[in-house]
Amino acid sequence: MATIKEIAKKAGVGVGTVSRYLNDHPYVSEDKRKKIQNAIDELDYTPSAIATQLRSQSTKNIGVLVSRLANPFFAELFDSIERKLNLYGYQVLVSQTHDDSAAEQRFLDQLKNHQVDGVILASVENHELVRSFAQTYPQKVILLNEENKYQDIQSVTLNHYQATLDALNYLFTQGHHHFAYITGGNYAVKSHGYSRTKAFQDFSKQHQLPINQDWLFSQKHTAADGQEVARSLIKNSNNTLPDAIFTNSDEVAIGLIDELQKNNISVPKDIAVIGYDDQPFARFAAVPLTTIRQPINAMANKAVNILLKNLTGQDVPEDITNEDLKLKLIIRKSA
Amino acid sequence: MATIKEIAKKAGVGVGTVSRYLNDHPYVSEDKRKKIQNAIDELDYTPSAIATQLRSQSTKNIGVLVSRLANPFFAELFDSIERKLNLYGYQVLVSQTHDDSAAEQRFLDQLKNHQVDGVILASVENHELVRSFAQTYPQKVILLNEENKYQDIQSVTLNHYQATLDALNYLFTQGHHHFAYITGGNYAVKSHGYSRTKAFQDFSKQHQLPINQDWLFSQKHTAADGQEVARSLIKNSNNTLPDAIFTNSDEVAIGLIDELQKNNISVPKDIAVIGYDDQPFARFAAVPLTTIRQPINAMANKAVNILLKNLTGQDVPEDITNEDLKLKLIIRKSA
DNA sequence: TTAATACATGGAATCGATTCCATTAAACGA
DNA sequence: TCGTTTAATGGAATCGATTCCATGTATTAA
Repeated sequence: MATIKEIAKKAGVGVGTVSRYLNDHPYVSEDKRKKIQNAIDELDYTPSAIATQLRSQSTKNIGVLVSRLANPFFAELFDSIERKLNLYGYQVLVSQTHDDSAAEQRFLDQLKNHQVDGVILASVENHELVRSFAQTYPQKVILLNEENKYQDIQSVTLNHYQATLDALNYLFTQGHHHFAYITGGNYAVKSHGYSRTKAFQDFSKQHQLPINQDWLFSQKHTAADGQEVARSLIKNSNNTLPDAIFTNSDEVAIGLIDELQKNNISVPKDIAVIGYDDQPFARFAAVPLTTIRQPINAMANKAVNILLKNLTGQDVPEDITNEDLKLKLIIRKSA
Repeated sequence: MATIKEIAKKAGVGVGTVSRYLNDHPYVSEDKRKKIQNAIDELDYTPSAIATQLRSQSTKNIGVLVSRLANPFFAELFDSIERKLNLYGYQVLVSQTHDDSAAEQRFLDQLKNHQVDGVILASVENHELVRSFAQTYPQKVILLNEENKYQDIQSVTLNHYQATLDALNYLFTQGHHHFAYITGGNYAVKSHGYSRTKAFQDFSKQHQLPINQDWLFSQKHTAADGQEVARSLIKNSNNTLPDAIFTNSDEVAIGLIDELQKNNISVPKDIAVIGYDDQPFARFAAVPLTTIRQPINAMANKAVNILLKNLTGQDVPEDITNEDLKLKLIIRKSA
C-alpha cells in the first residue's frame, strides 16, 4: 500500500507539499499539483485514515448505543442518525448492549481510547457509569430518550410522562379501569422508562385505581416476551383479567395480542392494548395497534445537532422545534 | 489524556517496559509490574487504540454492508454477526447503501484506508466495483447471500434457486397458475436476487405459463412498495388479476396484502401471497405469512468463520453445516 | 533600489503505541 | 573461574499522516 512518502518521491516533491495538496491548502503550484495527482493515480494511493486520526486527534467517528438493533424503533433511529451524520462527513459505529452493562462499558471505553469523537446513548444500563463518562467528556456524551436524574448530562428528552398520561386517559374515558402495565425497564427501581411508570402510578392514584402487582411486568422487549406476559396473565387470572394493558413497545404489544387472541380473548373487545413507538409494522398487525408515535427523525436530528455543535464549535442549523419532538397517540383498532 | 510516556515516567521505567507489561510479554519484574499498574490507575490510563492500530497495522474492526438496516432481516443478520465477532474481540462497523453505489464506494474505501481489517457484504450495488476490491484484497472481502457471476469471490451462498422453485411448486400444486413476481433487484437485468428470478423464469417455461409483463415488479423493498404494487395490479387489471404473488421480502408482502384486503381482495382466497425471509413479524401479520425462512444465524456465523480464518490464519471451529444453511418454506395462512 | 509581502517548498518534529537492538545483571554449567 | 544462557530493561526507530519552521523566490509598494 502506497504511503505519502512514496507519492512525494514519485512526484519529486516533499511530503509537506503532498499533504498540502491533499488538504486543499494554498501555495501548491499548478505544476506540482499535476505531478502529485499523477503519482496518486499511478500508485492508487489513499491516505491512511488511521495515521490521519492519530495526528489530527480526531476520528470523525461517532458511536451510537442502543439496546437491540432488531427492535425496529432503534433500527429506524440509527438510520436517521446515520443519514444526518454522513452529511457532515462522520461515520457511525453502532453497538448493542442487549441489556448488558459490560457491553456498555466496552462501548464507552471507545471514548477513552479515542476511537470515537463522541457518543449518542439511546439506551443506558449503568447510570453511574454513564454519568462518570459524561463528567469526563461533557461535550462528547449525549443522552437520547434516556433520563438522568441529576440532569447534568446533555440530553434530548421527550415528554413520555404526558404521553403516557394521555394514553391512560384515553383508555379511562373509554371505560377501562383495570390496568396492566408493562415496562422495558424495572418497575420497582427507577430505571429505563421510569417517567412512563411514574405517569402510570400518578394516574392510578389520582383516579383511585388499585394497582394489581400481578399485572405489572418488567424487562419486556420482544414479541416473545409479550406472549409470555399474556400467558402469565391468563394463568394467574382467577377469572379476573385487566380490561386494558399499557405496553412499552409495539413488539411486546403484538406478541401479547397474538397470544390473547389464541386464548379467545378478543382485543379490543375484552382487553384494550396500547403499544409504544408506532413501529412500521404496527399498522399491519392482525389488530392494527393503537400506539404512541415517537418522532424518530426529529429525535435523531436534534441529538446530532447538539453533538455536532459541541464538537465543531460551529453552529449547526437548528431545524428541530419542540413541536417536532412531540409524542402522539395514534388511534387504530387495539384500543 | 495520559500517554504511555507519562506512565513510564511516573513509574520510573522505560516505555518499552510499560508496553511489555500491557501486552503480557515476559520479562517484566514483579517490582515494576506493580509500579506500572499503580501509575496506570493513578492517571486513569487507557492505551490509544488509534496509535496501536497504526503501529500494528490492524484495527480489529470489520465492516458490514447492508442495504437498509430497518429491514428486520438485515437487523437480525447484523445482530448475529456482531455477537460472533465480539466473541473474537472484533468491533463491527455497519453501513447502509440505500441502493446507492456511492455509499458502497465509500464503504469499500475503508479497506483501502485501513479503517477495517475486512468486510462482509450482505448487499452489493456495483458488482464490478466489488470485484475489483475483492481482487485487491482477496482475503478481506466476503460476499454474504450475494451472487458473483465470476465465482471468484469468497461467498456464503444459499440455494435461493431451489427455494424459489419449491415455493412456486407449492403454489402450483395448490392450483395457482397465474403468477405475479416481485424482486428487490432489477427483473430485466441480472442483479440482486437473480437466481430467484431465474427460478421463476425456468419454472414458468417448464409449466408453459405465460409471463405477464404487467405483473413483474423490480426494486421493491418496503411495505409501502408492497402497497404500491397492489394498487398498480388493481389499476391495470381489466378484471384479471394474478392468483398468486411471489415476493422478495416479508415487508413487501405485508404491505401488498394490506392493500389487497382494503380493496376487498381476499388473501389467500382470491390471491395467494408468498413472503421471503420469515421476518419476526411475519407470523403476527393480519394474514400470517407463508414465507421462505432464511437461516440468519447460520449465514452470519459461516461468513464470520471464513473471514476470521482468512485474517488470523488460524482455524476457526467450523460449526456450520450445509444442512444449517438450508432455506425452508414455512407454511402459514397467506398461501 | 530596497524593503516588505506573498507565494512555494522541503523536511524535521509530532501524534502514541510497539518492537527491535544493545546492554547489563544474574544464574548456570563445567 | 570463565563462558554461556536466561532474565530485565531502556530507548531509538517505526507506522503514515500533518504542521510548523526555515528558506528561497517572485511580486509589489514606496
